[in-house]
Amino acid sequence: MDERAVLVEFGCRVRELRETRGLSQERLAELAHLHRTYIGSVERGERNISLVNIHRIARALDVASSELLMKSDGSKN
Amino acid sequence: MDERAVLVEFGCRVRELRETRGLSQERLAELAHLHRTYIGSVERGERNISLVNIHRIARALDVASSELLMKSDGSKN
DNA sequence: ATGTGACTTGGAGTCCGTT
DNA sequence: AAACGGACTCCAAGTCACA
Repeated sequence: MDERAVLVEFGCRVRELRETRGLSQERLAELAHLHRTYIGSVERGERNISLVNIHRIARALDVASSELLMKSDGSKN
Repeated sequence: MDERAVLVEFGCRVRELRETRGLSQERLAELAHLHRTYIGSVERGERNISLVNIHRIARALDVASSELLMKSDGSKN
């Protein structure tokens, strides 16, 4: 299933941005008003996250939500 | 609820891109492997769409999924 | 060709833990 | 601090009939 790769890609991007900000999953969860264990599973690409939660995490990381869907290097898709 | 505005914004963006391509909701649904009425409700901002479906629609419209989260004018968020 | 209300069900999302 | 599991609630997914 190629679909799962999208989720893994997204999760990696979140983790990357979170770590560069020196935040724990717990702290990010608070900021995004989401659960601690949920953030973890999202970063591992186990969850098919919905749009409002994408937006919440983006807000917590202080980036545009569109930026969470870009790969690290900014290449296509 | 400010959260719903995100969904409306997203739906408008999809509709915009679909219409500039001269596609019907029905045709877009086929291309994205989704249901006709589902596409409709997404465009109206009634659905909190998840990441894999965002990706499917993006593929069908031949754009990067990150582009579906940008406003028409390309401004912040 | 699209809007809409209603419906079932699988999974999103939470909460309790242990490792 | 993070991964992971079980049990739970509730909402997104997906479909339909009809306007």
